[in-house]
Amino acid sequence: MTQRLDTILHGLEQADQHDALQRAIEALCAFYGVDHMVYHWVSSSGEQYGCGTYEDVWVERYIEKKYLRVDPVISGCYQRFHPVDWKRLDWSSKAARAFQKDAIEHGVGNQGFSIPIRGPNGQFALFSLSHNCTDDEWDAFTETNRRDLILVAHYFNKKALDLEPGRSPEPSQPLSPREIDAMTLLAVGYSRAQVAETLTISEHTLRVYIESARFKLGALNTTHAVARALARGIIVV
Amino acid sequence: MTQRLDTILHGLEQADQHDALQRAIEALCAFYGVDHMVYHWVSSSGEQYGCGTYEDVWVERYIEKKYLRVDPVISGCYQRFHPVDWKRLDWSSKAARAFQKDAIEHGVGNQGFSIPIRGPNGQFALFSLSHNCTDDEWDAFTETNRRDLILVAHYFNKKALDLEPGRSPEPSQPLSPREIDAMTLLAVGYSRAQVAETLTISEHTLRVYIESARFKLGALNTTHAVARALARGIIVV
DNA sequence: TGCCGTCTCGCCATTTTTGGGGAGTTGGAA
DNA sequence: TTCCAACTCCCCAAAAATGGCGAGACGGCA
Repeated sequence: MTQRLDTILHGLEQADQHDALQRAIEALCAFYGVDHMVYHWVSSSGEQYGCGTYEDVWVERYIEKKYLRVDPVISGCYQRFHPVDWKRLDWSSKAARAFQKDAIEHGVGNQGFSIPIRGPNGQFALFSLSHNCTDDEWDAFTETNRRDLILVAHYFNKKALDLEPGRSPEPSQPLSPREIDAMTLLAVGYSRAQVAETLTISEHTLRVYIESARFKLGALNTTHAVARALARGIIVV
Repeated sequence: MTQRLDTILHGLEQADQHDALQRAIEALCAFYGVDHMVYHWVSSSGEQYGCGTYEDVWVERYIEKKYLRVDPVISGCYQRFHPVDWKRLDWSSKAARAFQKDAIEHGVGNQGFSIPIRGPNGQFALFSLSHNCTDDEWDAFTETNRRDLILVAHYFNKKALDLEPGRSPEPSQPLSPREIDAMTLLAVGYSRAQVAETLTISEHTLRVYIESARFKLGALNTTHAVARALARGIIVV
């Protein structure tokens, strides 16, 4: 068993096209004998990527109906770190139940298990499995394979990120220590006056730092600069 | 081998105190025969947690000297999703080399391997290994154990989060769609006027959103709100 | 020695943001 | 039905941020 998984993961590591990810996910599906597996990025902005075994009709419907904002799997996973069984999510809202009904009608199983994955720049992805079976069977399956699945999910994410050129952060001029101080304090809510006082420099000097940081970060205003510094990991809050 | 690892991971799952994490990391260290292992959260603000086998002197020195801002392991891992060998990081700056020298003098090995881990609310943690050996030996070791180590790192993070009451109960009220729109556009550098125009609402209405978002996020001003929304993964840029 | 980047300071005018009020609609939940 | 959250709009005045001008000191690097 494990040997076979290793083979699939190895194949994944060698993948040089998105195509290979699709093949790998199909292989995994067959290997574990589950109805569906899906890997996809979750992002409010345009850039999207996903592969999996859901029917195209369902995928399109999901996008068209903006189910991203309804799907309890999304909202549930966004707030947690570890994998979760769909049974344990909050399906109480009317919209969620309507979504669930629609999903099952489009071939999604009654059982599910999702692994949230987080990367740099707030990147968030999901690796989900879905199947039709009883609660007990599903619990046994997820319990048995949880570790492997976590690994699989992470390998998928790594590969998907590697294959996507636009995702890697663009290098920017490094900020000077003072500039970092300024950005950091601004990010935690200090006003310019407070930052200047904290750093025991004049407010004008502070302005120079903020402006040069803004320039280096290619930012349009202070908020933008702080957002970029955060996103690029230049500052940590 | 694997059986033994399972035992350690199982012990980790049962852990109900930070103490157990410390014991687990020491056990892992002995199991793999590496000099040091460390798990710690990365955050410039107050909340800190870490456990590991570095000498206390070094840990204190690290904090005191604010090496967090210099350490290439931190900045390097922040930008990437997958584990990284310390050799592949950028040690070119003078500050980085001084840091490295200091680290080695305090018992840190010449080789290292770090696994970045990300959780909800922008949580970021590192699981690092350090050892004294040749490049070839280290490469062989990391290649062999990479998968296990990824798992170990994630189990550590899960447990550390579970044990920390102050970490998860930060369930800030979810933002409404419009509030998210506003925060997102502000984060990409739009001025209020531009955001209002983009959303085709009056600037005043926009203000209402920004203010309520600020309230929900417990932020002191717009920049702070955007920073928090980013850090918590509520918005993605 | 000259150049460059970092750190430090000041003033004025304009634009932008914020804080304080109040008010109406809609649609879903209790 | 009643209530609440979300969405929409308006005015005024104060506070904060930005743009543009200039200037000196320090330390590293070529």
